[in-house]
Amino acid sequence: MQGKNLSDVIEAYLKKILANDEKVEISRSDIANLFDVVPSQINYVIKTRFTIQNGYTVESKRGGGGYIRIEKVKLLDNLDILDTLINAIGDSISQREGKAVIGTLLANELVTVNEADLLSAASDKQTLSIGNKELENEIRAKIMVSILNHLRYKS
Amino acid sequence: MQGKNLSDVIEAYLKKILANDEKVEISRSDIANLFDVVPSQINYVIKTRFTIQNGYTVESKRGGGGYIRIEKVKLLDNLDILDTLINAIGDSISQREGKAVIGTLLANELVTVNEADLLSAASDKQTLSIGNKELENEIRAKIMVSILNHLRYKS
DNA sequence: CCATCTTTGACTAATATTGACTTTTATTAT
DNA sequence: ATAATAAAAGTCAATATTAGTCAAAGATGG
Repeated sequence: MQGKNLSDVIEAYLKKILANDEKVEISRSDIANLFDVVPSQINYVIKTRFTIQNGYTVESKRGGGGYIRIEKVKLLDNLDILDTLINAIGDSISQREGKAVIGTLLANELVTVNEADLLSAASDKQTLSIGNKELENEIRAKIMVSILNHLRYKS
Repeated sequence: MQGKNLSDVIEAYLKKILANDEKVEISRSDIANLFDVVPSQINYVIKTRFTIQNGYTVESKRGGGGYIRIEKVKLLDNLDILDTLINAIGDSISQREGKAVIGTLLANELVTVNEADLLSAASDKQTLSIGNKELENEIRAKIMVSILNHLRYKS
């Protein structure tokens, strides 16, 4: 049913590798060739699906022997995770990024599935719809930071 | 006479699939073509016939490889309590009243203590502070209604 | 006739794909 | 060593591909 678009397919390919290994190092042009897309689409995939909100860091090097390395963030403890996410949120966050944050919370077992659902509902675009996107993103950021701070005292 | 109009036909088509499968994923334009209607009629069908009150949730994605996914969910008991609360909230609610709603949810065991705490954090006066009391109350109402609707079913 | 439901389409928004141009780094030639 | 060249990856904006919104027009039933 899914995987109709190539960005999703490339995402899945990389995440499959990352399910086994801590990190993956690729050649941008090789991956682009493998999936028959232009090289810059790899940047698009990374930028939209391997952000710090998603729990990944990315390094790269240009020139001969260049690479892109994607790594699952290795955080020491829950407080470390919360600090990182709060920092990444800043004072404005889109719904997409918000979902990524919730996914990371879930992956690190900082919230239950039910709690994650409630957060999704609270920060959903439909929910916060007030006809001003920037304000919506700011309110979403406030809600998420508030909740993340709250999680400090719980776990 | 039912099944006379196209919206009913499309509804029946989708529900027939959902009788066998837990969810159905469609391309809006494909379905529109199939029944020879404009794409936005699919939105109309979904909005009028696949609501959460009827036991369906809907997700979608735009862009290349976009889709609309309709999922059948298991509705829980206590729906009348939720309806009552949603009605009471309306489209604006103060923090004080919000706390009362959360208290009711807790008393009826519709949420756990932790979940209630998250809701409090999300709808806190400080969290939603944007310098416009009425707008804050409206946003709080939207958040709470959205969450109450999520409590209708089990993930 | 009136109220409600359905159908339509113009406009909007989100996401994906592409390619021209830039920047960085390594390698090779002088 | 320095300069030229090659070999990567990065940026950004244009275009393509979906779905969403909203209100007007049309149909239907009481």
